[in-house]
Amino acid sequence: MPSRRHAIADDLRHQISSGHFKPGERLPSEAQLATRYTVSTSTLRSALALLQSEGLVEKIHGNGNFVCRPLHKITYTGGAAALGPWTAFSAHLQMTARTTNVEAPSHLTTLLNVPPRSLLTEILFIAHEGKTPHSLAHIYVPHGLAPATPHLPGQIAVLPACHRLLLAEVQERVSARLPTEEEATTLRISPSLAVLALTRVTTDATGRVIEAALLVLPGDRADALFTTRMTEDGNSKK
Amino acid sequence: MPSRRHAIADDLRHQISSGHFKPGERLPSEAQLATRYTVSTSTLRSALALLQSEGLVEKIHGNGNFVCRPLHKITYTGGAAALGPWTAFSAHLQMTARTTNVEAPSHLTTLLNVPPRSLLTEILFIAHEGKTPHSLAHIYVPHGLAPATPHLPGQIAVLPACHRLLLAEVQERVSARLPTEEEATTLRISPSLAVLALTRVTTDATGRVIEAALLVLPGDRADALFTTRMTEDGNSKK
DNA sequence: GAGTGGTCTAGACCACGAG
DNA sequence: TCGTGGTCTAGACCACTCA
Repeated sequence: MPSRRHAIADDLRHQISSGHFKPGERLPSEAQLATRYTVSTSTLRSALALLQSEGLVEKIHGNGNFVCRPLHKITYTGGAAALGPWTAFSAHLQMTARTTNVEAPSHLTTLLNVPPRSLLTEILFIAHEGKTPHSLAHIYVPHGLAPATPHLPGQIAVLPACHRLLLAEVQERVSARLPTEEEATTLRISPSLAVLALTRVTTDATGRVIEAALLVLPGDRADALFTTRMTEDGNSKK
Repeated sequence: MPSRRHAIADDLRHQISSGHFKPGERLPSEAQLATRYTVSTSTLRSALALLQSEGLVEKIHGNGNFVCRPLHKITYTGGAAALGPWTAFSAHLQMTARTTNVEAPSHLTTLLNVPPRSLLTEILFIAHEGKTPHSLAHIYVPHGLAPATPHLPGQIAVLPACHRLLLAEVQERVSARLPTEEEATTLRISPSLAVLALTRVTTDATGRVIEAALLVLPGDRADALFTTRMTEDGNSKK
């Protein structure tokens, strides 16, 4: 038995892909669509939430629901491909950074493998595209390792060149969850839209953690890409 | 102004972490909790959805809401670390596979870089832990490359050894979205719980795509881990 | 101010699980 | 059968955007 919301989502999805609704166009209001499909507004909204999570529809509070322009996704680049210039995003994104010193919160002591209450430098990154924020990153480095280097566009990292030489391993863990209230307001996304939560831990040759990054990417317009290349003998690079 | 749902979620989260509700324990029914917090059941349910997406609460239809036991997450292993024995999950998961031959659907022709309507072998993987399904994978290989090798536990790949030698590149793209109706029913998850959608494309040295895998992991109890190691000269492995 | 989406309510009814 | 969560309704009220 197909649920009402998926039936409506399927119908709207088809109308979008068939060109009946064109990219950038505003959809009829939720009240009108609810009447057309003879459902309540809540049900219709849950159908739109499906399309939003697929990146097909963008919801703008007070204005309307819009068909997304394709290829509008931002991609976080992880793995080896990101290690050359340390570019995590495409360079056209504007980045703002704010640096503070904090005592290690409890959930970070195990991640960074540092004693409780030790000093960390926290850098808060916010990536903008135009006026709208597109991603959020908290980066933590042991106090004293923090550089004064300027941040390049698209770059989500704070390691100076002298430390990159000691890099031994980068671990990136990706999960999906709903945003916290704070994340939803700063990213200006709906609280019911899942985000990609990415935790990146960088370790040097001695096994010491030299950087931890917690990234939050809106699920409707962001994904993460990891590329692995092989050596000629067929073995993976270790 | 904090929303009701987040306030309730914060309170329940605190009661869980403080041990007032213990792992494995059943929470009071949604009706009882709604009365206790003097909210409607819908609002209370949206608060529980937050905790579910964080992996703190497991919802079981017709039975109750339960505090999750910690470290119960399954991890998809990507990147170089997965390439040795091609193990994507820990080996205690049981895997079932079903093989069919299909014409390439339109959304796969660009991914696999094959002409439309060309023949593909499709393998449907379902990973179980005990009786409950935990992940879903569609794997596509050009017709003729499909092996008859048995599938190892935890393994999500169908490449025979002779083809692994030709591996040149693996690209893994991760995004978060709501599940389709079919995915929700086969994974037995709530349709409002976001999933991790993972697309993995394997290319050989000649640039030909030899395998495409579409994985769906429930967002509450799965994440993906990518590990990158460096060479001694400080350069990334390419 | 008019119209939009966002939150929340107080129910009804259905689907599922366990005894 | 009973109690549970899942879906859906028909509203009310608030917050936001734009003319």
